[in-house]
Order: sequence, then C-alpha cells, then structure tokens
Amino acid sequence: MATMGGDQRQMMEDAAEDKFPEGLRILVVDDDRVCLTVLEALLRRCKYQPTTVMDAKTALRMLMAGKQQFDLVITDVCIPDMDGFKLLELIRLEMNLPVIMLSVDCDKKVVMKGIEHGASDFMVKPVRTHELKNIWQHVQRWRNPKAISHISDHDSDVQRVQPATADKSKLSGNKRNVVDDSNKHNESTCVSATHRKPRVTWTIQLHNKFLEAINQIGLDRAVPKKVLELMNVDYLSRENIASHLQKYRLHLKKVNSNHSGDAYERWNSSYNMNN
DNA sequence: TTAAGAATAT
DNA sequence: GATATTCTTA
Repeated sequence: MATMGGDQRQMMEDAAEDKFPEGLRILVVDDDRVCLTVLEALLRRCKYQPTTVMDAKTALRMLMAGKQQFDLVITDVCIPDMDGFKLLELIRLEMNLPVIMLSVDCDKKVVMKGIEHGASDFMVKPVRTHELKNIWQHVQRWRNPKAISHISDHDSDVQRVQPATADKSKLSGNKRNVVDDSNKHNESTCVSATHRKPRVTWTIQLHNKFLEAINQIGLDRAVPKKVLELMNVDYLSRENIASHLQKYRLHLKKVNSNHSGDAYERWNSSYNMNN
C-alpha cells in the first residue's frame, strides 16, 4: 500500500463528503491472481481505491493494524489459508465493516451461507463493472443504518399481519407489492442479500463508555436517548442501548438483593471474550 | 408521534 | 446468556 501524504488524505476526506462513493477504500481478497488483477482494474474504473491481498491472514493483519483504513472488504469464498466464511465471520466480529462475498458459482447453499454469516452482498464471478458501481451502497448502509428499508419479503413465511393498526405505510392505498422474482438466475448477476445490521457486541470498552455516560447522567435519570448522545458511537441505536440498559439495570438489581462480592466479577467476565 | 421500559423472541 | 424486537404505556 502506498503511504499517502497529508494532502492526499485530505483530498480523500473531501471526496468522501462531496462525491462520496469515490475513493472508497476497498480490500480485495482472492488467491487467484487473474481475478485479483481484473477486480482491481474494475474497481479503479469505478473510482474506488482498491488494495489487493491473496490470503486471509494478510488481509486480517492489514485490517487489524491500521484501524479504519478500509471502508469495505470483498473476499472470495475460496481462499487458501482460511475459509472465506471464517474470514467473513472474523471481520464481522472484530471490525465494523461491510463484506461482500465472491464466488464462481451461484450455488444457493453457498449464497445462503454467506448471508447467514452476515455478508452484505454476494457476487458471482465474473463480476462486471456495473455490479461494482453500486457497491458503495453497502458502505452507506453501514454508516447510516437508519436508512435501511425493511425488505423482509423474501420467503413464503406467513407474515403475521396485525389487524387494522399495523399498517406502516403512509399511503392510504396500501399496495402490498411483491416483486416477483421470475428470473431466479441470470448468470453472473449479483444476488442481493438481506442487509442486516450486525449484532452489537458489548465489549469492555463499549461497556465502559456506556458506564461513563451513565455516571455522567446519573443512573436514575439515564434513558437510552441521552446515553446514546453521550456515547456518540455511530453504529449504536437507541434500541441497542435500551436493551443494554435493561440488562444492566437487571444486573444491578441482582447485585443489590444478594450482594455476593463476585457479582461484579461475573458481569465483567462476560466481556472478556474479545477485545 | 416519540420514546421508555417491560416482556418476549431469537 | 446476550442482544434484538415487540408490546404497552406515558
């Protein structure tokens, strides 16, 4: 990777605000040199800023080392030193980045697996430019999760329809349009995944920040909205905090009733898994 | 209409 | 168990 001077970085930040999708930093992981090169060229053509690596370990090391150096990761399913899904999992666990999976075939099971592991998207090789042009949307989704439109109409699941009051649409005429997917596979198009916010992991750091906020506000006056503001962590939602606050208060109650000294320990120990 | 907090669901 | 989502209430 090229080291960049302050000027360049500044330029990129400007770009990030003005013409947002340009200059997006993308890490591409694929063991096939040809694919890698092609992909790199295509990404460049889309005005992105690709970095290529050929194995998972290097990818991880780069991601971990400089924090927040990338906006998006694209990885092949088959990479030598690690299962692509494993890599996906790790990235999702350790960092807050959208990941796009890549594969040569569109086997439903594989795609499914990608989705289940939290891939933002799944593309089938060969990837075309027009598919890449739009991948910035995943970054945008990540940064602004509020804009997520719940398109959960992908199964024949009996959608539990509440009587009159449940209608969220503002339009009076409620058209329940189900986009028919008559073309289940056009070859080499990207199969769009359900975009789902990653489950929040309350690391010790995050929890400490939470505590800090609570201390500042005062436990009794602490409400999710205020805590959210004070914490100022962009990927957290009010609901996330509400949930955690609920758990925290429950925990406090326990501690108060039976104050066995190790209750505190127990609370903290549940955060020692990672970070 | 929004948000808190309890109750459930995953 | 942890976190998300739904439900009820204010």
